[in-house]
Amino acid sequence: MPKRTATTANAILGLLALRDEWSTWELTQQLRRNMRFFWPRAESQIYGEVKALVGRGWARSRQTFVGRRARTSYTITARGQRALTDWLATPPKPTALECEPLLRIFLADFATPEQLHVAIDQVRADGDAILDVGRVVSTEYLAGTAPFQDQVHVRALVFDFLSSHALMLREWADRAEQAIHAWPRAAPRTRERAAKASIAAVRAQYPEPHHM
Amino acid sequence: MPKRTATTANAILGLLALRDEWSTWELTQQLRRNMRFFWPRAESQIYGEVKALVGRGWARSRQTFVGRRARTSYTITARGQRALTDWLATPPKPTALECEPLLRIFLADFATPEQLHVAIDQVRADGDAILDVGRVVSTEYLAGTAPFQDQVHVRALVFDFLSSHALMLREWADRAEQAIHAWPRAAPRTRERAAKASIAAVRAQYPEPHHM
DNA sequence: GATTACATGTAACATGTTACATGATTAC
DNA sequence: GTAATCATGTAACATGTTACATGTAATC
Repeated sequence: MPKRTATTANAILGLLALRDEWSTWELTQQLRRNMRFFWPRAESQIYGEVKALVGRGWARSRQTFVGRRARTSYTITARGQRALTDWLATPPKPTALECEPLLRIFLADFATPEQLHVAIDQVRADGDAILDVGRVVSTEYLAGTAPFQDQVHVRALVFDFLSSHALMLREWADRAEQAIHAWPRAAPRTRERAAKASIAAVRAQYPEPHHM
Repeated sequence: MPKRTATTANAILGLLALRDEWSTWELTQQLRRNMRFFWPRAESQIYGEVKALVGRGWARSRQTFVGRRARTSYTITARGQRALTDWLATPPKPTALECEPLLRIFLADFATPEQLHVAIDQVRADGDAILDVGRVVSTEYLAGTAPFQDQVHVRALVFDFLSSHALMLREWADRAEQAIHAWPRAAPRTRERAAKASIAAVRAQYPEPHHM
């Protein structure tokens, strides 16, 4: 009996549980709109995963045709429902952040100022990409016209999380831009003093350490 | 000529460039201390990657012995230096966040309140894990005793980023906990009103949309 | 009618993790 | 001297991405 925790499969299972029938394309759209920012996966992967769900008896597929071309739609089964709730009873994986631009900042000594600027700009763009979707989605929910309006209490939490993340990215990008701008003009001692002041200021925001 | 962008290899290359010689164990320690939170990889992967670097001529290895047991240490080559600067000239990948606990919140309708609590707690723990390391590292840099003290201007930016991320996780966890606590006691209408108020409040913090 | 964007996949490949094995060192 | 932890890997496996192929609908 293998361990089976593959999160992406369960993510799709969760979508299937929200509605009667989904075509694969609808699934990819939903992932693109909602889940992309906290569970990003290539759209081509969906096609494979959802077929595997059928293989395990967690979903049923149905063929329709658009012209001569087949379209497959999926529905969750009772066993799929059970698999979903079983998974929700397992402990969640830790949150993981992957920030290649920050890795480049980390290696700033080997990069040009221009390259550092590009890296910081990418972080800002990453924040903006989230905000762009957030503007559309929040407007729909506030107007009461969103596709899953009955989920608004849940989606508000997700919106809060992603917006906070995005704003943090943008604010950091602004601060980093400023700091790096000052580097070439400053003597090493000055630069170090400024860096230590920044560390101390950030550190002052830390809460008391939790014991245990 | 293959595309070759494998970021993890370049991350290691960057470490090798910072110092003369590293044993594999020292590399894993460095990754654990510094890079884990923005470029997380299994430690076992390091052993493979660094051997591949040697295979491409980007690093040299040297064997020493500890008792009867071999230890391998690595040094960057001139070609490795060039590979590193070439990589730094390529465009950075976007930032990616993977938050399984948030996926579980997204599927709140199928979970128990207890399960939601566990998910939120995981997010708080993820923030705390960063802060725990941040306390140690910031203290060392402020005292001037950190292993790479001359990098303090760079590390201050990384510290700022990760601390902001961690604080955001903790603050969101507190808000989410509160919101979910109120769910069972509230009528659906009340719940929806509260959710919309939350969305509006978050939305009010958005900056003006960037055009283009 | 040609071009572009939408839609539906597959195959080959790259990357990454888990489980395991085992020697050395430290704590008791 | 024994257990726990540190250190050094390997092999098997799981997951995920890129590149491609091709049909359909919308646009001009």
